[in-house]
Amino acid sequence: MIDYKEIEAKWQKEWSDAHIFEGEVNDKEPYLVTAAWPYVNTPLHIGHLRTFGTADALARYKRMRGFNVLYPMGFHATGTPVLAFAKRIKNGDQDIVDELKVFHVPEEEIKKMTNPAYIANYFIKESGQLYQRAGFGMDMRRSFTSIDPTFSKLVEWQFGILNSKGFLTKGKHPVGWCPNENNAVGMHDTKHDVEPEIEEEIVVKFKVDGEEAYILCTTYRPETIFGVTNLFVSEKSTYVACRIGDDDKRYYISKASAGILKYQMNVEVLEEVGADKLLSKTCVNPVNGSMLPVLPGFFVKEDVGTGAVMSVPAHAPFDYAALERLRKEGRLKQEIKPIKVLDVEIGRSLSDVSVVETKPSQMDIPAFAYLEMLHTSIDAIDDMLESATKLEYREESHWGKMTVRGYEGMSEPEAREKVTGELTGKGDAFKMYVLQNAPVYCRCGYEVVVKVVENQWFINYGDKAWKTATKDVLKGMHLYPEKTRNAFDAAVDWIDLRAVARAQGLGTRFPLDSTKIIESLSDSTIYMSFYTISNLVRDVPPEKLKPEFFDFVFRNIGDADAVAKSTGIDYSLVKRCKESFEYWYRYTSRHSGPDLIYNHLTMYIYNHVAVFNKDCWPKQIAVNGFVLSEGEKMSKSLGNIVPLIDAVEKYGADPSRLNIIAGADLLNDSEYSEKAIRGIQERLEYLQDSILGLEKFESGELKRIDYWLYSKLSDKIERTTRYMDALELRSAYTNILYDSVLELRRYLARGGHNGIAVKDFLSSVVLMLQPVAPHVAEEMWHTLGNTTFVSKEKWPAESGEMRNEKVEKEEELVDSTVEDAKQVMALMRKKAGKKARRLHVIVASDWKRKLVAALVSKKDVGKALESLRGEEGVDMELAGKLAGALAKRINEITPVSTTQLEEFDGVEEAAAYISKQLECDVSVEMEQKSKSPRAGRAMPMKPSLDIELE
RNA sequence: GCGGGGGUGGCAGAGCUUGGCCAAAUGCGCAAGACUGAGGCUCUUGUGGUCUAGAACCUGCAAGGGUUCAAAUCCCUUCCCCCGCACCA
Repeated sequence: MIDYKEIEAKWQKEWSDAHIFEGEVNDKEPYLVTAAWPYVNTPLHIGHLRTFGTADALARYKRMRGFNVLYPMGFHATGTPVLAFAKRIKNGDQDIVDELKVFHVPEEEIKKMTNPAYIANYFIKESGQLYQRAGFGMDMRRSFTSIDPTFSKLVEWQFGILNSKGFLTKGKHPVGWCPNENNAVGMHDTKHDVEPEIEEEIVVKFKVDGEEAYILCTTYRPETIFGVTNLFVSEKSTYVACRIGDDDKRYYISKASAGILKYQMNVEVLEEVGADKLLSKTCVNPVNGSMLPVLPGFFVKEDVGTGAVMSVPAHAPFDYAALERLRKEGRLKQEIKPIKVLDVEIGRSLSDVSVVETKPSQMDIPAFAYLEMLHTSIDAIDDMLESATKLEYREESHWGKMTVRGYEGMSEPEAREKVTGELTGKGDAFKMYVLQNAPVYCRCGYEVVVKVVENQWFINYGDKAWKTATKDVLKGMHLYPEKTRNAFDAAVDWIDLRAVARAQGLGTRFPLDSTKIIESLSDSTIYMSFYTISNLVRDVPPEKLKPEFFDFVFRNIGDADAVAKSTGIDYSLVKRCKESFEYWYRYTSRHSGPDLIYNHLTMYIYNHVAVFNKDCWPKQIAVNGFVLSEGEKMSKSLGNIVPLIDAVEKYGADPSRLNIIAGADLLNDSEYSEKAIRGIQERLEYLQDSILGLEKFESGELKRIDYWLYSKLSDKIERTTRYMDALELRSAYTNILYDSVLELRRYLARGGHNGIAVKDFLSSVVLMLQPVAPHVAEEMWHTLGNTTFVSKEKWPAESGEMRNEKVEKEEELVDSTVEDAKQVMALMRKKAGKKARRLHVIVASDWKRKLVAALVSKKDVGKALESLRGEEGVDMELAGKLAGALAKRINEITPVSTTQLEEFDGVEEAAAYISKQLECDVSVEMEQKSKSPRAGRAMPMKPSLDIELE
């Protein structure tokens, strides 16, 4: 048994004195590894282990390869989550208390967490300890947080540059808004943590006939305006006449919608109007002047959109149903005929036979056809109408072609864009925003609305030159895994305006408007550069960290003397900062999760391009997948988050690391599972037992199987190195852990017992184990008799000298012989009911190898046979037979490199092993000397087997 | 809808970039045996189908089609699943 706790404590203590990573400027090649810093309201869970551990493994590996590695870590504290957190504690929110208890936060600590700074400090302290417990070789001397005043100076400097380059712009922006608290609300501020999803709708103005007024209708499908037959309002609701925006026209909308719309534009209510007043009106279609009666629509809701909709009975099941119901009730005074505006193959996306066989009776009214298709009617419940609507909208949008003059053949999205442009251009329509997932409630209880914020500041990632430059940088970057490149390309392309300042939250003040705080993803795009000097400027008063200091240190502008004078910072310190930055920032590897590709990581590249000189632009990004807990996605709501400390306490740091870091390919989700960890522990114990059992072995001369072990080792080193370089940790560690155990077992089963060979093998395995399982590796290294730190050793070298393909081939031959014999024996036992007494293994004569080689090179049976004529020992008749059999696979066969003697020796040497495997006697024979009638069947690498029954 | 990723055995998950040696690594599960007082652990063997004195053959990698001597691997079409769509970390 391995006592993980004990060896972890032991080596963590030793390491703290040893300084695994030098962390200072020296003459080695630098390698800076940074991982996305954790947010300070979340205790670390095993999801963090994935990213931090992957970065740690890389850092440790690169160290062994001779680099001077720096792996620092800090903490993110800006933004609103920690504020919301404090507030919830203050309000005695039980949910959050329960969450914290999962992470073993003591009750008395929870009580104190009413102050954001306290919360931050608590988790920073806790996390720092956890980093050590997990065995991360982080340099915490450089740690800082995003709310440190010195760090704010860097952010201010960064935004000064963005501004000077014209990347900061101002405009309007819709946000989720709480009317009660007068705040923007994000996911953290809503009940049940739902993100308010904002969607654009088109509002069309319909002129009332004979009156200087308009009824406003909301729609998602403005292109169907050509099919409008009437308008619908809710007859039970109250409407208002009002002025909207800056014109002085009179508009009718529902009273409820007026209350919502006022957050998006000026709304001045003039008077209340009953629905009955509107129902008596007739409107004019702005696109074709047709007359549209206003009718009561049973499905119209006063608080959705403007509380009025345009009716397109041909293409909207609800509209069609509403009209038909009115007709049935005798309330339809005039004839209304649906107007079809687009063609689609109805039911195209359905596969259900009963549906497909349904023949709609009226193809010129798709809305009705869709109802028939779903075996329902105009009297169906809303849910049925809704699913018909969804189906119709989807198919029409996907495959529909416009039939309206001027738009013929256009797809619906195309037409939508065109019509929207025309309507808004003429002032017949405008955009409004709605919450797609309404209702959303603020934690205070009020319903969230959409507010259009004026004077919002943005970072303009849409800037053409900036985008082009960023794309260029991306092209030259290493991405792990490479297949994320598509996502990065798409992200860099897609990212456009990003709101950058908000009214609330912790962080750095926005330089162009000091009432605002810089949004918290935007203040963390170049923070990794600060690690290079954070330890040096820790005690420098923030006000001294003027832009010229950063300009000099990070951009090589100006000179040290002048900077020292103008800032009051010590000249030598200024020089050291510059030296440190320029040294460390040459090669950087950035680690993060896949959810950050579309924001943080993309912004990271953009901002480096904007701020730094070319040689400091990003070089490498590694993206790792999430961690599942026993097959489930971890989430607060499921209550299945596994705190990092739990994993480490229960299974040990190294088994957890191996499971989570090396348990899946980089970008795949890895699974935290007890069974998998147990399996890992078993392998580790096997290796340890092997080390402890070394003394039982002899030394002596190397045998064939020892050469095999060395050859396997050589292959292992070569492959693992390749895998590590590509950050394929899973492959690397199946190779090191699982395969090593299998090879050792085979070695022993084959009778291997050379202590030196096994020790050499294990030593290399332990070295390669170090990056992911540092404690266990350290312990094993010392058990092997070493006195150095394995974490400071060199990665094993592979010269290729230990490679022995011949022996490996021979071992393969042994394996396949055993396998084939087993198969045959099983059949014989089944058929004859007898067991084998003796197995004759007959290896093929050398002339057969020549035959194969000749067939491969000549690709012709006749010529190949001819080349054999006259050779010694050749049985031409047999040769002809064999050649004929091989001929049909002539393009597949490959020449065999082993000679008969080698095969013979190889099998002969393994005879005892084969005998044990098969539980019968074994004799090995040369084909030409064998008396067996089956001898002729022997082929190179495929000996003939002759089984004597008992 | 747009964008990104994916669909392989009872399950998880390799292989697909560089088409052939892939019935398909490794692990789990399951079955049999060994060990044990018993269980667990551990070890051995088996685990698509069919047949066989032979060491093989057949079928297979979401569905369909194509390119090729040869496709899980390349191309096209369709279906399905997951993730992201912003001011929020």
